Amino acid sequence: MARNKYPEQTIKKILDTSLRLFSEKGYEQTTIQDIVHDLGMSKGAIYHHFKSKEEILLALGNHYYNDHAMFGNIKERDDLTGLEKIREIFVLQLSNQSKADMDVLTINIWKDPKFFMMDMKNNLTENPLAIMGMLEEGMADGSIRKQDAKCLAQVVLMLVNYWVLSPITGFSPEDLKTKIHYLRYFTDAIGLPVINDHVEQLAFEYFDRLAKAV
Amino acid sequence: MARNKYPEQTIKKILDTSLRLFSEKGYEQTTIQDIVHDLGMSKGAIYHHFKSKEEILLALGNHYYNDHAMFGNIKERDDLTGLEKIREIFVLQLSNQSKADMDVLTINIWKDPKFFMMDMKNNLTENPLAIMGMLEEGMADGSIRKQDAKCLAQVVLMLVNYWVLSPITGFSPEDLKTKIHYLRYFTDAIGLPVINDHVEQLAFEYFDRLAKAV
DNA sequence: AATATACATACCGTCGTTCGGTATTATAAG
DNA sequence: CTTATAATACCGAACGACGGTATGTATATT
Repeated sequence: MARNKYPEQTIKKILDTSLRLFSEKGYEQTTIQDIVHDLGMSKGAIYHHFKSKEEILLALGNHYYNDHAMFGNIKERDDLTGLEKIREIFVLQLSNQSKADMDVLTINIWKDPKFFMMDMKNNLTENPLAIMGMLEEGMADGSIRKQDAKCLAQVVLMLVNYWVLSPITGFSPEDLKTKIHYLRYFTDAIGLPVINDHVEQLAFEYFDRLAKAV
Repeated sequence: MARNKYPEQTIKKILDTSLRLFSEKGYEQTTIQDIVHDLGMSKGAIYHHFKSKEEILLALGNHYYNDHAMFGNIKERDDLTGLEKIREIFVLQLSNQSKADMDVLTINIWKDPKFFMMDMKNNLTENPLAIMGMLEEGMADGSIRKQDAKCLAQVVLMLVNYWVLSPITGFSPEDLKTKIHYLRYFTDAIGLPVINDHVEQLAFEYFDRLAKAV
């Protein structure tokens, strides 16, 4: 056995195993040997497909990021105001059960400093672009108060991903509920009332699932 | 030469050298050998005072955090409303020239994932406690709109330290001005109007100094 | 048949950490 | 004020783990 007909399967196995181990023991605490051992393959296999350990982490990050391309279809719908489109993204993210299950399994990888910072970079640079268009639509159709769209996008993404769902402070259910409630106050105040009773309810349910897993 | 009479000087030298090297080359890229060489001492010296490389980083983090104890005197002043006390902290931070110079020299250490995450932990757990009292005062005396004080503290610290002064996106002057202006917009909107013309002006000057250094 | 690909294996260099040793200072009993 | 004892500050050689590489080999592609 020296050459596989379907190397993509090998790549996927490497990524899956790495993600699991990184999440279980942390990125730095996971050695290439650990991955190799768990994988039942050799170092050569890994270093043939990835040029470094860090590149595996980057690949995992991109994998996550590609999820976000899921917004695509919402953008085009013309039965929704800009605000409603943003709200729909919240609903989608909060009710996507399979994604939630995945999140629960890999929750600890977000605690890794390198992964955390990489993700934060995405949420400050590329991800805002994905929702800026909808924000501007909302400002044009009057559903969102006029303001700097890029700033608004960055601030919201930041608060949702690193304050509410903070890998740093953890996920106690009461804490999460307080935060979502405050986020509602906050977004209402700045003229982006995305969080209504329905979204808040979905968030509560999502948080309960999350908290149970930690 | 085997035993020094004043080991604190050695500790200080280790910390100073480490901070400089970490900031110049990054934490991971700086080896203990590098520090030892720059220090003109031995590995034994370092490992006598610190039990690991990471503990040096932690010590540097705590050093920074202790700066924040500077708030102390503002808290006690009874000639200021709660809001004015918070504003005074902004003014103090923005006009402290020696601190600004230090910040410029060590700006790159904030780009290190480990240091970044450690600092963020402080700003989500301990640092909010330091300003919560003043926020609550402000809510009592009517200078700040009533809301969850802890949430408000966390959100403001987070946005100021990691969105406006983001080690991730960098420090272009125009960007910073846009952000400060937006920060003013939403702090006004949520009922914490800390940023007036004076603070905004100070921020601009601070940013120009910062941008020149990068 | 020739070449590129997909792995395996043995090995290397670096770096954080350890550990035995030594010189100096602090402590305290005589 | 000695002098014995202990604790501290530091040295530097060596270790061990780990990320990465070089070389080899079998299979798939062309």
